[in-house]
Amino acid sequence: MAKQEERSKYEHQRREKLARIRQLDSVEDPYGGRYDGTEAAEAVKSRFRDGDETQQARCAGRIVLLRDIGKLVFITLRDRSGTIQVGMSRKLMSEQWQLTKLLELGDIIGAAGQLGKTKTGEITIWADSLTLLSKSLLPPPEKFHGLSDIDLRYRQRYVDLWANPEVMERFKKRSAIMSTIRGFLESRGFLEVETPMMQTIAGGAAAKPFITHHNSLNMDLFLRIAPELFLKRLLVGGMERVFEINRNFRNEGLSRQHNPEFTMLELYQAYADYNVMMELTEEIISLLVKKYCQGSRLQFDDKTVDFSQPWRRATYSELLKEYSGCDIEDIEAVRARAKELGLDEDEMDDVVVINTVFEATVEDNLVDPTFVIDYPAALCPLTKPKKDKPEYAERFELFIAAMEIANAYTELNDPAIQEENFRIQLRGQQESMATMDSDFISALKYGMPPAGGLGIGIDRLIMVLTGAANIRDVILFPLLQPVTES
RNA sequence: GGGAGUGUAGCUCAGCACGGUAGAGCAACGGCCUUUUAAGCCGUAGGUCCUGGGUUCGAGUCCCAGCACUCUCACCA
Repeated sequence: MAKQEERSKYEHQRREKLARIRQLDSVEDPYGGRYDGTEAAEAVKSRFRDGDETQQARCAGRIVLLRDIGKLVFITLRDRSGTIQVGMSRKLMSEQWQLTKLLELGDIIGAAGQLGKTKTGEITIWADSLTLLSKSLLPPPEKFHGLSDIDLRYRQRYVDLWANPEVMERFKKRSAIMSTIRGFLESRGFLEVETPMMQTIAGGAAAKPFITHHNSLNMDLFLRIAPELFLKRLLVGGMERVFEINRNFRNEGLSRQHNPEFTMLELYQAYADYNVMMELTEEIISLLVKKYCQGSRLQFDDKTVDFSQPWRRATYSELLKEYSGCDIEDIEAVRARAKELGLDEDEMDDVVVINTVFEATVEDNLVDPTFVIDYPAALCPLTKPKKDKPEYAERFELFIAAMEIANAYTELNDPAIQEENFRIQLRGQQESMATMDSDFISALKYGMPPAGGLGIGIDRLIMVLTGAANIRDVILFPLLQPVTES
């Protein structure tokens, strides 16, 4: 297409420049090689001592700004840590001056020389050595506005990351947060494990799975929708505290809060219950807020979220009463409310109507962190029912900024009840998906210790902690439609 | 799937209400410049105005259809 031709014209110009560079005696290979002894740009700037003219520095990175003043060229170099200015003068560069004048935005270079300050006070490497490490053949985005076409940003994240520094910052923060979470759990004796992503039975949640095929075994496999049933097998095996930071795959719609593959922290602690999980959840997220955010009141989209502790704990039925006005025991009132809300409730079971009304009326109001506790047992096939009120289950969900962030249970460890719950669940499903995980039931029969289990939606948590309103802004390569050839 | 919005130069955006043959900044190309900070100055080049129809003497602009993207609703443990 025309756009492709236009682009190739710019590429053509750069290729011609590359050809000229190859002819220079001072350039061995315009795609460079190992380049040792570099320092992070920001580290160089912070060790700089004004007035000391014996300081040397050596950095490598991408040219993001270039100011050519004739016999003097100033370059802003971006590396993993930030930026530093490199100054090049014809006098100092001597035989490498020709190469200097051929540098372009986007090229990756290494530069070394004396560290100093310019008239305006900018810390600068006055280069006496220049190495071209990679010639860039495509023009970079606009240097001030960066790349803002949202589709292009996701498609070409490799450009987005260096053209928009705040994007790099957000993903660095995501890495740091993951590291903190791992450290926290390890300090409490949790073991990090890996369980199958390809499963013969897609269990542990109710979602449509992706299906794939193994050729030599000639069998279909599901990409996991949750690791839950495998992690519980590890409890049976004697791993009393386990966690997995895992990718789940769900074949459902996409939205600001849903990507088909998403990251979940799932953990199990033997001899604990959902109250222990609640304390742990509040502790770990509060630690992250303290460590990675400014203050305890965070802006998210058009909302302000107050993380001050303690967080609210309210039962499912209390919240239903508070926001829908309905008593959970009065099913006629709940059905009437559903009609008012325009929900098609005729075909639904009572508990589904209740939950639909709950989602429609309550969830949007849960902006500050709120533990919703004690769900109707019929919604929770993997959860231990409450001793005094078996129609409710020992489950909580944590909502922050009206998003479901965490989900936890006192795990059901009675194999007979578990098997019965599976049977009830299977009745409502299509034949193709309906498979009893009898091996899991066998595991329970050997005896699973009572335990608390917790799942935290990592992507959504990162969204809240970094103020990103779209899940695609916290996933490096979100799923997109392929570009159509035309 | 429904609704709303967007699509113009490599990038970031004007122009469209009221139709008259395409604009700016950055980037590029050619000059000038030894202290710039989104460097500056002079000059040059760059467009299937998403695609296809229609209305019109004439469409980037109005109408219809399609495509892509964004937001939103629905669906979604």
